[in-house]
Amino acid sequence: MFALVDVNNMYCSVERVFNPRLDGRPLVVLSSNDGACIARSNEAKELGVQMAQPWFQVRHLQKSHGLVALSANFELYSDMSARMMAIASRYSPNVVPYSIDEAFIDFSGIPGDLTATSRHLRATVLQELGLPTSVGLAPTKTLAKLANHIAKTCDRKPGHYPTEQSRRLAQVCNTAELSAAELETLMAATDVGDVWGVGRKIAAQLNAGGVRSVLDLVSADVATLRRQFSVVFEKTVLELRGTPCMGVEEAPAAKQQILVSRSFGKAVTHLDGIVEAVSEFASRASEKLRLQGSVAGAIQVFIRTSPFRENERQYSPSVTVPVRPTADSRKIVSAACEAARSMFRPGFNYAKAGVMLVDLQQAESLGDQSELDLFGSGEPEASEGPDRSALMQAMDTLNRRFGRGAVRIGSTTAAKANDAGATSWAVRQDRRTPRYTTRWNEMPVVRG
DNA sequence: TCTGGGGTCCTAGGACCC
DNA sequence: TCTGGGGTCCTAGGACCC
Repeated sequence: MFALVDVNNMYCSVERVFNPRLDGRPLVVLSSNDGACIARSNEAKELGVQMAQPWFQVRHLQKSHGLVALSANFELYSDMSARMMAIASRYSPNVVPYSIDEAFIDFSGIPGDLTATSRHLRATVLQELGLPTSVGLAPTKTLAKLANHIAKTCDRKPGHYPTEQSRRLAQVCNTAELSAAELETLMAATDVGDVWGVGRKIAAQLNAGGVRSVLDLVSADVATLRRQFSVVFEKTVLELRGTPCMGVEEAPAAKQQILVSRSFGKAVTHLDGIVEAVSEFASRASEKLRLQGSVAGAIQVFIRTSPFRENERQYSPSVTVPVRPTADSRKIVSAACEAARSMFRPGFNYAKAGVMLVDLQQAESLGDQSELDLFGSGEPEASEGPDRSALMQAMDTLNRRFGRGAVRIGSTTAAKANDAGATSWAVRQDRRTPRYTTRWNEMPVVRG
């Protein structure tokens, strides 16, 4: 038996914990550069604000409807997420975080009434963190996701499903407690597009074939669906029918690729700005790489203009540079900058860049080869300076203690922040709230 | 003026080999 | 004038998730 627990409107709910005056008001949280809405309170959804909708399209609602917008405060959200996962772990030894705001809980072997347990979990998260959650329980992950969707919908739109069920299933929905007929009623009233694994493209094709509700989908022929779509989608349908196709997946696997990319606050036209940004992204990516104990075998760099500026010339090259497996910021940064220089062409308004580390392997599986550069004796850095991994460790420790960017590779931006315009590409975040739980000097203060 | 930043997995097709 | 078939590996691209 799986439970899927997730925080309702996570980013908005977190902001409200620290500023209760936001309760009841339409609220959105914006992506970097305050570009698009990535979280919406129920009130904002009522106003018609869509997921990922550009902020400039809805900003007029500030005046007319009191819409409030905040810049994303990921440091705060991550910390609150970790606290939520810790609480969930009190209820089962096997909790697998799925995203920042949700986790699968494996309840196999856990005795007692699991619906009651889930309500208790929900109450605990609400009391200790102030965050509202929903829980879906079912024998497969896809059904647990569906149950979670139903629990949330029953809570938010009481008229959507039959009244009696709406009351009973709001906040916590356990498919094991539903009769077959009841489950069919709910599936018939749920859009096929709300299923986990059905995106816009597949939903459109299903609709065109007359498959509109979840009930339509589970009644369709699996072999045909597999042929029309893929084995991935076949699993989705089987799971909806109650056949488990997705395992528990303990220990979250190390990432297979690490990407750091960002849209620029302002268009960048000069090579200097591009190199600074790429250097910064490569540096961040290297930190993430070391955090999971991996080394990278190749570095992929891309730069691109804005596809939204249709009347401007477009250019979006990408270059992959193979390297001897390494986690050294200096090597990764210099390879990434080299790639950026080779791609750069003047005359374009660049809007975004990114650095992806691929061909990742666990460092220990390579022995000392990567750290010592056994085959790189010809390179000057192989035989000089302090031990590389010790240096990187020291850098990571200082950055953790004193805040990101305290110690940097020479070529990254802040090192030359004095140059006029050096940070023209930096993100804009005009509306970010304090990082209440992770920075001493931003801690909330209570005055008597 | 202003359009997110991460990730996963699968498939198709080309290169290459025998 | 003639031009196989099957296997593997790699990459790019497309679907999905939050």
